Parts: sequence; structure tokens; C-alpha cells
Amino acid sequence: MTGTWHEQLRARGYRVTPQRQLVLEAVSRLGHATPEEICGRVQETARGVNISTVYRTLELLEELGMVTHTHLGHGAPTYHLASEADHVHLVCRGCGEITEVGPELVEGLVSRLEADLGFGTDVRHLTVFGRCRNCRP
Amino acid sequence: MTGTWHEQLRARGYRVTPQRQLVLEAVSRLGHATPEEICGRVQETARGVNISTVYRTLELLEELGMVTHTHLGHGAPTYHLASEADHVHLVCRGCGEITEVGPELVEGLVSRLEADLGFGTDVRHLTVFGRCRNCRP
DNA sequence: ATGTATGCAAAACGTTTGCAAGTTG
DNA sequence: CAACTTGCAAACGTTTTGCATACAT
Repeated sequence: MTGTWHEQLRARGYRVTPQRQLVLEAVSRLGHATPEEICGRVQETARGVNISTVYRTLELLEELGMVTHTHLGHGAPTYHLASEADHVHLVCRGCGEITEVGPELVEGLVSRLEADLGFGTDVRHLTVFGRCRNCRP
Repeated sequence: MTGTWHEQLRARGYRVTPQRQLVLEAVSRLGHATPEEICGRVQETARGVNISTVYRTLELLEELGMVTHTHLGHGAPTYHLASEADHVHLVCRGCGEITEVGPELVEGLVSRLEADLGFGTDVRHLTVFGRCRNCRP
């Protein structure tokens, strides 16, 4: 986290473009958004933006550590600002509801994987499927 | 678990076909197999079998609780016999290695989700992404 | 005989690519 | 002005669908 994201881009030889600003802004405002949803949002401001640009930008922003993605269901992945993504997702197979829980819930698991196997968990990518209170048999 | 799977199918009005037997057998022998791999295996015995039949059969077998799937990477999901699937997957982002760990490693997480939120976890679908010992920075 | 299951071909879906034209620094 | 970025269109891998035919019960 050194400098603004404009500086982060330039420092690595990338350029600041309107498209990139808009995609980052859309990820920030939408949260849990698929590439298609992000593209829709961006196009509200700049009509011509193509979905392939959105994909390329998301890949870049993820590489820079500004956004992350998770798979919450069968279809497209969803994107988050990395700075707001420090949580685990619960997905209910019954009603589809998505709940975010703090990372402390998996602290035990994470430290056991670390201690027993030397495995470093990507907590932000973790999604737990199951059934919520209301949808249980 | 009442009766053979032939009986389970018939009891629900489904039919026992060679294709279904072969798909179940392929899932059993291959483990961690994608639909395409399963299809390949099935075709070693019965040439004409179509991939769409494999998809339809996997969906059916999953509905019946005989197989489960997980997403171990970006591409196609992989299938397991449900009876052999009682483990959690670790996927290393560095080398791609897949490790299976016993369900006891997530016992703490599962019971906390249960106690705190009434959430029933599908342990078999759980996949943890991260970096293994050899691929850590 | 009846209705389920299959093969085929085509469409749907999400994502990636090559390339010429446009923009950024 | 040179390099990076974009839009477009086409290709890609995976999954789903409609429909006529074949098969299990």
C-alpha cells in the first residue's frame, strides 16, 4: 500500500485510463459483482466500453492486488475491492443467500493448515457452501 | 443408504441403463475427474456415448446423492463418489497440487458456523485455495 | 405399450485472443 | 512518437437444450 493506485499503475509501467478508473469504481460501488454486471455499470457512464476490456482490467487490478474474486455459485465469479474483502462467504444452497463472516471464524482452520502442513490459506477466496438456518431440513 | 443404487434409481422412477452404470463406474475409478475425462473413460467401453449424456447422468447421480463435485481450479468441476468424498481439498496456487485432508481439520469451523449461525456446512464441497509449503514466498 | 433416456446438432454461456486503430505519457 | 490500451469480431472451452429415435420396464 504505497501511494495512490494511479501511482501503483505507473510505477509498474501501466497507464491510467478512463476505462480502468470506471472499472475500479464499479467494483467498489457494486461489491459481489460479476464481470457482466461491472460492464453494465461502467457503460452507464461510458457507453462504448467493451466487455473484453473489463476482463483485461479485472485481471490487471487483481494482479496488482486491488481486487479479488470468489466463486459464489455455478456461473461467473464475483469481484470485490481487496481492501473490503477480508471476510469469508457463506452460500446457502436452499435460498441462495450470501452471508459474509469475519476471518476470525476460520482462524483455527487457517492456523492448523499452517502449523500441520505449512499451507498458507487465501482466506478471501474461501467460500463455504451449505444450508442456512431457514433452509435446513 | 437403503438398497442398491439400481433400486434407488427405480424407486424414483428412473431407469438403469448401460450409460449410467458406466458413468458411475468411471467416477468411482477415476476420482477427481472432469465430465470430459469421465466421458473419455466411458467411451473406452461404449464408443457412442455422448458428452451430453454424461452431463445429464452426473446431474442425476448428484441429485441422488451418489456423487459430488468440487471446483478445484478455473475450468471444469471434478466429480467424486459421495461415499469416498469425505474430505476437504487444498489447492496450491503455485504448483497446482491438490491435497486431501480429513474433515476433522474443519470440525471447529463447522461447529462454529452451526452454533453461531445455524449454518449447515457442506464439507465435501469445500475447497481451500492458497500456497503449499514449497510455493510460499 | 408407454414413457424415459439417448445421440446429435445447435445454441448458450463465460472468457480469451488477434489485430488494427486510438490514447497515454 | 513510441508503447500501451482499446474495441471489435472471432474463437474457445464448457454446459445446456430441442428433438427425433432407441430403449427399459
